[in-house]
Amino acid sequence: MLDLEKKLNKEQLEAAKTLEGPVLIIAGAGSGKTRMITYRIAHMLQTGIPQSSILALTFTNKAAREMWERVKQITQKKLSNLTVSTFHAFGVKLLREEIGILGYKNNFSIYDQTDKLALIKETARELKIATESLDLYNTANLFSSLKTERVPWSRENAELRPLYNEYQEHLKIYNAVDFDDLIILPILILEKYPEILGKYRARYRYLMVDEFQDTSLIQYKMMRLLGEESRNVCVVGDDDQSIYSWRGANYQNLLMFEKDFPERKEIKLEQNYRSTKNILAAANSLISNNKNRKTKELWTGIEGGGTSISLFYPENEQKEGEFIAEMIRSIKIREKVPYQDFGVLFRTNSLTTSLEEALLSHNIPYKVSGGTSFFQRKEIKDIISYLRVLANPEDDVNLLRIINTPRRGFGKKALEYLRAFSESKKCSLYSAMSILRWASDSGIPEKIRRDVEDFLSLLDFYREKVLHPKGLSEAVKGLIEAIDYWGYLILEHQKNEKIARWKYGNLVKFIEIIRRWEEDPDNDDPSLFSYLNRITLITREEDSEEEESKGGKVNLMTIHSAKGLEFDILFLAGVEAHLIPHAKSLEENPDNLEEERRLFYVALTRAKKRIHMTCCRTRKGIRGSIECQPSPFLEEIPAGLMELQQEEKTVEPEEAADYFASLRNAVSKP
DNA sequence: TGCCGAGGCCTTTTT
DNA sequence: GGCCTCGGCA
Repeated sequence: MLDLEKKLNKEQLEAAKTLEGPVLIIAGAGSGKTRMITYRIAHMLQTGIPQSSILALTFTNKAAREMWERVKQITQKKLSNLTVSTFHAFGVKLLREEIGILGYKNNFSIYDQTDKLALIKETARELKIATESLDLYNTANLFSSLKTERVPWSRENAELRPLYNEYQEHLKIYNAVDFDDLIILPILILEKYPEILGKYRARYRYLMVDEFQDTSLIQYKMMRLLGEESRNVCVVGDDDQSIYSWRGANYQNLLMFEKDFPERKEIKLEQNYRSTKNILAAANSLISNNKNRKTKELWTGIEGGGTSISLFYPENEQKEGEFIAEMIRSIKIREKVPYQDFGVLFRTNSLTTSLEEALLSHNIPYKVSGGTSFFQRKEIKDIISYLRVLANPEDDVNLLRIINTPRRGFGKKALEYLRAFSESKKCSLYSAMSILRWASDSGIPEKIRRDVEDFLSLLDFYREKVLHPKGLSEAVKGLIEAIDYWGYLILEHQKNEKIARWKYGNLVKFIEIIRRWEEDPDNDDPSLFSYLNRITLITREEDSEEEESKGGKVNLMTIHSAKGLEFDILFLAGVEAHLIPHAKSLEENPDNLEEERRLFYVALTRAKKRIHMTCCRTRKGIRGSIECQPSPFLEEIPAGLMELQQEEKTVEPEEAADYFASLRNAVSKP
């Protein structure tokens, strides 16, 4: 029995009960959005709508997993047919089934940012475009914008056209797709092949899109294609929390939805169940400075004792870290707040290091989400590259990554030779090598042929192992030994064996993760391909089921990745003028000020009880220290709501003694 | 020809 | 701190 009436307020109830026809839900920060969505899905299932007819699209893998789990919890059902995924993961799913029609093979590789940069670079080299004159990073972004039609071809970027075309062609030759393709190609298929479109429309009769304000134009297009026939499309968003416009998300989605689904029902959730009055007043006051927004005013019934927002000016980032660490420790002791209820947020990943150091030296357990994730670490990426090449040999980018890692004699000359050969044959490096391996003509340098032979034999041997069902983790273990990656690590880190050992430890962990995945009873396809699909889309360590239970860990993350989360006690580090609003962002376009303000708004509204902001007087940049100014957004928070914090005095010894005594009692009791 | 150390470059946010 | 490039060495 669901008992919706008891669990939801009037607006939430209406939203959860409106299943037919398009619905637009404007859900303010902390308004119980996730709760509403999960109950809505549960309600759907209860009224007899089959799991397989529901497609819920979210923004992050984490959100998808959480939603899935909460629905499972409410309904107590096995949810094997319910699709809750990100747009990108859904794209992969569709492409694995249908990509053949576009001339790709369904073992295609998915290229992330790193692979993409490598491919552009490689392509540029081939076209003899000087790589120094080319800002690879910007070029990659530009290609993405062009591909998703955010930016038209113009006179300024016309010169990049040959490079772009060649890039695209290479993707195809390598049987690879990039992140944009995961949305673009499904749209292409659905638009071009009505029978496929019909199939998907018939399958997914009910669509839901969470974080609609962060949906990009092409994602919207995909959603519209799937939903415009059934018209059972429910989108949930908050324009004040739109913080991904640089990725092609913008308020136009809302306008388009209103135009495409004129009969929609509109519901606003304005009651905030998360934050105290003070915090909400600060957030409301801040966001009211934005011109472009749907007016709404969040309100809350939660009273908060005293001032719940404080500001502290540490001398430098080191003092900032110490301050935060000490505050966490004393709040934990005095107020018995468990570690997992603390959040430490910041604008850029680069702030992680100093904060991490401070927490580490204070023995405070923490976890970092975002930044360079586990799967992006070099040692892990190297091994994944081997797996990718085993799965899809035509994948040149990954092949180049591993061909001489660890060193096996493929130097510059050898590579040039192979490259020239593959170019003349218009094929991938792997195909070129296969030809060379058996070629009888004697023009081939003997050393190269021998190296090629060894390398290909290695791949052949492990391909068989890796494709063997249920044998993945063992095969990976064998592979790592066979290529003597440990020897390579030692060689690379002669001066610091600790690093080598740490990296090797990561590999052990990696094997363990694969093993767990392989043996998971819920996993009905433990193949190499399905594993690769999975990890390419997982960009954070949201993966491994954390051992949250005992005391937990303090959460460190960027504001962007904190979206959708909440914390009792929130620290906001680096509230400085060049960081938020970020100088780079304003430089790019002064209009970004509003987005930066929304970002700050998102940060403030993550807090339930209290916010401690820090603003360094000086901060070490990449070259030397710089003087910092307080963020201008601080002035948009009414002064009465904020108090200036003095240096936090450390916990008195007797207080700590009390605490430890109480701990001992708690432990010895049961 | 391949390897290795020294020096210069760069980090806004993410699927 | 990591990545790339360059120049000298084996």
